[in-house]
Amino acid sequence: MNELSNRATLSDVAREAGVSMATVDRVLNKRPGVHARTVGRVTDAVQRLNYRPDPAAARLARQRTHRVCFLLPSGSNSFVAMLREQIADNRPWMEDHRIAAQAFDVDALEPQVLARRILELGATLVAGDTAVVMGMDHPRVRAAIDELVATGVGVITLVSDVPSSRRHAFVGIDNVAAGRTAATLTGRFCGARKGGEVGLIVGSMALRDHAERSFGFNQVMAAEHASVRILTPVEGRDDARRTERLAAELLAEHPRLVAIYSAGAGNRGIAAALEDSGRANEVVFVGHELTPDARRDLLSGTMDAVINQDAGHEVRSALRLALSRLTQEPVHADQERIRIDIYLKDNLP
Amino acid sequence: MNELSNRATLSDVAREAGVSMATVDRVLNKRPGVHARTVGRVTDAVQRLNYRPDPAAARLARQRTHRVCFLLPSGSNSFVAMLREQIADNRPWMEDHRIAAQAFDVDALEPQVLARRILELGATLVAGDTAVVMGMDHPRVRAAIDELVATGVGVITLVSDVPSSRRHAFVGIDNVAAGRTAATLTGRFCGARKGGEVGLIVGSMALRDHAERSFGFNQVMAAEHASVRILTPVEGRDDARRTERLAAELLAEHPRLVAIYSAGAGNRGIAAALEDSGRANEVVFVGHELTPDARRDLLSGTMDAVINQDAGHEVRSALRLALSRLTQEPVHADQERIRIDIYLKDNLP
DNA sequence: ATGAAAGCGCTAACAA
DNA sequence: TTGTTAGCGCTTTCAT
Repeated sequence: MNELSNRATLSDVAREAGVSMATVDRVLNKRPGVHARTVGRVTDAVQRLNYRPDPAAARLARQRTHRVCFLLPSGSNSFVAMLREQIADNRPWMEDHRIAAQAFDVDALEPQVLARRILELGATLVAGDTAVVMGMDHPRVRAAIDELVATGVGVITLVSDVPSSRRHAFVGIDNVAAGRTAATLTGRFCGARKGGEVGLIVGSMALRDHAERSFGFNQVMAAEHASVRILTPVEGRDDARRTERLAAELLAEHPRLVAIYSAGAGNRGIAAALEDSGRANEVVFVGHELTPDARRDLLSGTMDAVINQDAGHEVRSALRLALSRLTQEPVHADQERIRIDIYLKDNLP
Repeated sequence: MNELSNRATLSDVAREAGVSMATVDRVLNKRPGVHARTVGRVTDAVQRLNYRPDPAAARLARQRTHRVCFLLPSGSNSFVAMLREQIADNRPWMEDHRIAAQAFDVDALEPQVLARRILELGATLVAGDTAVVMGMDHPRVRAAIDELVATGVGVITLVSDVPSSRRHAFVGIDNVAAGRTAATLTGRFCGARKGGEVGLIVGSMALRDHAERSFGFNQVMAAEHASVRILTPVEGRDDARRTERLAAELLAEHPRLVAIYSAGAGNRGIAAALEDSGRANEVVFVGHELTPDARRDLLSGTMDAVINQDAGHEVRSALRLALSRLTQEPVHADQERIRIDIYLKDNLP
């Protein structure tokens, strides 16, 4: 125990256990080739001295740079673009921590394509590396994830979870709660104008996050704002042209439409339809993800509220989780919980 | 330049500049006693090699543990209690980064007392240490802060800024925007019930954050919800007994009261008065800070929305900023921006 | 199965 | 004013 800080070091543990530093290192990092008896001695010493490895020293001594690969949906979705930007922005931090990130495109709407890409990617990764996957919940995908995990690669699901898999962590929000939040905002913002219909536009009901949001939305609308009728959900495939057409149809067919909730992407299309109809200010419009377009539409009053998950927070969280598997640094659960942000025109960052 | 990572090191810079590592270290850390000509050579070499110090190595070599002292208002305010908890929770992280935090109590409502404590504290700190101050904006306080800064101690204001001072950073939210946000929520939640009055309870108008919130609230109410009349603000001194009495009076005197906005603390008192009056569900109640009480009142429906600043985020942010002054690690502005969180019963963490 | 020893990139004490 | 050098607490060969 050195006298400047009373923190135990590797060599303290080694002395206490009566072995060499190399052996302690082997035990701590679960490297093979140590007698069970020795393992016991070392772990005992660790307990007794309340030893915690110094991450800075470890990082300094570690030679290899670990890889963190993000598998993101291809296409022009602006939220995904924000994730890409955040990955780039965190390069200096990663360099300081001896990890390197790469982002790959996949057609995330095709489960078999995604599953194949996961496995291809996995083949290039070694134990200690991490794959961060954003894609749909499907048996093939689940199987691919489990296969990766078995090889010692870390797997983190992002934004949309694959809960039945053996992934190490999910970084994203509780989408049912997000849908409920959207419902409360929608219902209360409608205020006096109750008694009409509310339109529900999703990307695809096959996407877990969209389905969960719709579910939460329906729950709260039915329970607490029963005077407005929820129309059958329509699928906009996260495409602005398509959502614009769908929104225009909703507006045309329902003169008493009081609100639109968009659980997926393509919100610019909906905003455009709303503006064209001249009813942008009387129809409440709530959607997800604070993209540059959403920002503008919030300020113009076309959108009334945006439910957001912070892309920067998600990327940093995924990186910290990936790192913590290497360094065994404790993760601060509190800090890694992604919040369901609500943005109005007044609290934009 | 070593061949594993192509990142330049201190000794690369030393060679490039034709000086020793110690000299480069002196220049980088702005230590005195280096010829101007030499400084030039070194900074040039740093530029050419695009050198960035390795924070892990620096941290490992640094002997001294730097101090970060929090000066927090005494009393039983639960938000302040949350800050204290977060400081404690981050101890392991701090230890890993060779910094140590202490929290001190001050009577923050007495500017001269606060100013004196700042100076007393400053006397125990040395250059490189940091003081984190939460207190009122007052000339005496400003002067004390400036004096500390002059001695090389870092100063960060927390929650309530002292903008005219030389403090290195402010960690907290834009309170005018927070007040505006509260107004939009209040106004829109009132919905059909317009035409009544809204009560405004603050802790003290002498507190910068409370005054700013009121200001923002008034702005938006007047501009966008002119049909409800804002009553003259009353001061609850952040004390639940007092706010309860004030709220009860508001309710008694204004049968058409449609909402209460509380810009300060003591929200439990207001909730109690609301519940006693039997009008908890018809009067919209918006307040600040997601304390355990606020959580309960949100779930019970007595509170309709809570505007929050994340105590954990604020503490971590203050710590990272304190550290970055030592390590010159770049600060990720994005990550340090404290958000104006909106919580409804549905998106509670 | 275990140990010895050479760094990793900095800081700081001491020399010159 | 500048340089030399011994660590900081780990990881990682290479021996044994």
